[in-house]
Amino acid sequence: MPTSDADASGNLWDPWRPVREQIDQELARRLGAHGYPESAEGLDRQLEDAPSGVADFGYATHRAAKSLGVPPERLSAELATDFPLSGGLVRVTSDGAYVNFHADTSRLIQATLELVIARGAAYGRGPPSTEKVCVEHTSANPNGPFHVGRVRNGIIGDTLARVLRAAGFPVTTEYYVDDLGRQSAMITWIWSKPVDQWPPEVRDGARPPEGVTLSTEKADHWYGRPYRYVSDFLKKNPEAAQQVAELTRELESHQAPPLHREIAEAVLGGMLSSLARVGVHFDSFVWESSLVQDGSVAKVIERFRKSPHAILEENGALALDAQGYGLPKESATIIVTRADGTSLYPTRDVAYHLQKFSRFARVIDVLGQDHQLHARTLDAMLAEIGETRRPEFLIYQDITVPEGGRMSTRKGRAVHLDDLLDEAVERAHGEVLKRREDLSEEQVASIAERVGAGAVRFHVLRVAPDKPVKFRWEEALSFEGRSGPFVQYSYARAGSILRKAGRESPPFPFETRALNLPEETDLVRVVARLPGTIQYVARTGHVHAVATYAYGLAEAFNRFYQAIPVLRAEEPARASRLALVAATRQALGNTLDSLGLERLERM
RNA sequence: GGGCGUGUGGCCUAGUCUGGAUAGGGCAUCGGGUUCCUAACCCGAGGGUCGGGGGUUCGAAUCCCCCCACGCCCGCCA
Repeated sequence: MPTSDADASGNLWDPWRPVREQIDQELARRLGAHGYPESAEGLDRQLEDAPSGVADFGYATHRAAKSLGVPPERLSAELATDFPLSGGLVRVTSDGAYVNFHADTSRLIQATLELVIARGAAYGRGPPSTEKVCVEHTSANPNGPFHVGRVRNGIIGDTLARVLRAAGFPVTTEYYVDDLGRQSAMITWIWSKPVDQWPPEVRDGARPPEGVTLSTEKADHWYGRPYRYVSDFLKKNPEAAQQVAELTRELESHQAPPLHREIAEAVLGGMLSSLARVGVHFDSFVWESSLVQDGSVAKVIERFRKSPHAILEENGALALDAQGYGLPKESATIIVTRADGTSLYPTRDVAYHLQKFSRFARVIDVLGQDHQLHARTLDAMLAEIGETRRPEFLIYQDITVPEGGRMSTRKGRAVHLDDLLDEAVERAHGEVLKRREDLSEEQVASIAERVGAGAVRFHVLRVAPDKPVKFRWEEALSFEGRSGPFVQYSYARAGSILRKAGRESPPFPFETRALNLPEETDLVRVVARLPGTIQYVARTGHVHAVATYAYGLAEAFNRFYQAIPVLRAEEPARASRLALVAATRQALGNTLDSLGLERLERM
């Protein structure tokens, strides 16, 4: 049986794989013998999960039967007859047009528990790869605190990175800090004046509450306060807008006042500390200004200038006729530089991507749906300069407010991540106090922080990225049912059993025969699915499937917990159930890691 | 007007990429469960034209076409 690094054969890191492969090969062999062409490419994809209680896997014969010109029922019967049972199968039946495969449960239990216990924290991981992956996510302008809408990017990106790591890739998460351009110029412009010289409408709008100062407030909130008022003000004041434009030019010719970087770093620091509360971290930061300073943006502009599709606009702006790249007609003219020669975001992004391509084999960008066109523009621009590599885009939909429309600080309809987290933690605090009297205030606070953050992160993560999410306080703060705290609670429960048994680390001796109740075998089957889930998400980017899996695992464990006593059981059931609990706890813990939720030993 | 995405019981959601067996869950509602390992749990009940129409197919929530609704984007913002 496998040891800790037993994935060299590509088989032993996933308990379900040997069975699936056995079915696939034999099915392909038999159908091939009938002359069915599709069998050549393997039938694993067509192997589906049978309805629970019927079998483990099913194969629908209709398609092959039609191709072969025989009735599906007959084909099914023929395929099931004398299907070799060596290895992981115990029974193969023909049910109408379906061939149903029943896994050898005791073998599966044996393989799964051994594998989980032996691999520990590495259970769920796939074979290591050397292909370096960059996941760029969040990259929000440092102009104010995160609202809940923007944090979806970070949570999706961070989870994808965690899953890709688990799948075996060396992953770097990267934040592209936009310290150039008009938005960051606006912040510096306003803060470079003493507050009493601010335009009255900005000063009034941005006035902090009584007693709040930079020393009592996070820097992102403090410096971000005037942002939306400045934005409005500039629309009505051309002279001021002119000053901001001038500052934008200075930034791009590396004449940024020291204050500029100072504020950007302070604001970014505040933003990052909020993200850290929900488990989002970055390995690397690239400041946009560095791409200008090292000349790579200028080089890119030069390449566009020489392009046969370059257009010099009347005012001196450089544009690109990108009609050949399948962009919508209305968007097929891409502006490369402004009239004054300064670059635009898409142009700088080209330089950034060339740089990423030089560092990574795979480049993944997590982008909001408003960047859909930007993604296509970027592809077109890369093609235009003869670059053959492309980033992979993971595009997610917005979090909208119940009244409709997406969250927006500028439009004054946004919920700050910090406020949501504070509320979540406060509620979690109350929940902990309700059920634990034995903990110190410090412990309660620590648990509450993790539970609150877990609820928020899971809430964002549970929905498929391409679905819009309507933000509702009550739902985001749910600690019950399909929620982060439910998964964390299940982990704590499993740990509690082991702690009381005095068996918190291997060995966990067990007898497969002792694990034969439906709640036990169902649980093993779910535990065994973790590696497959990791692979699936790494391949598709469907990060919400980790949340779905986590819930399913927690649910199966709680059913087991409810129905079957562990500590009071007789041997050998007791030891065997302890092994099952240990394996479940490990799988739950590893899943929580991939989700970016904290493991809690008690709650 | 064009592009991208979404539409599944009162609310939220899985399944859609790769068509297959009675469409899985959660919240809410109603009814049960704690001398026992944490009730943030478990069990049961009711509740579904899978936005609408057409098509392909032995078979469609899933693929194709049309329509409707909602969100976002559509050259010198990012």
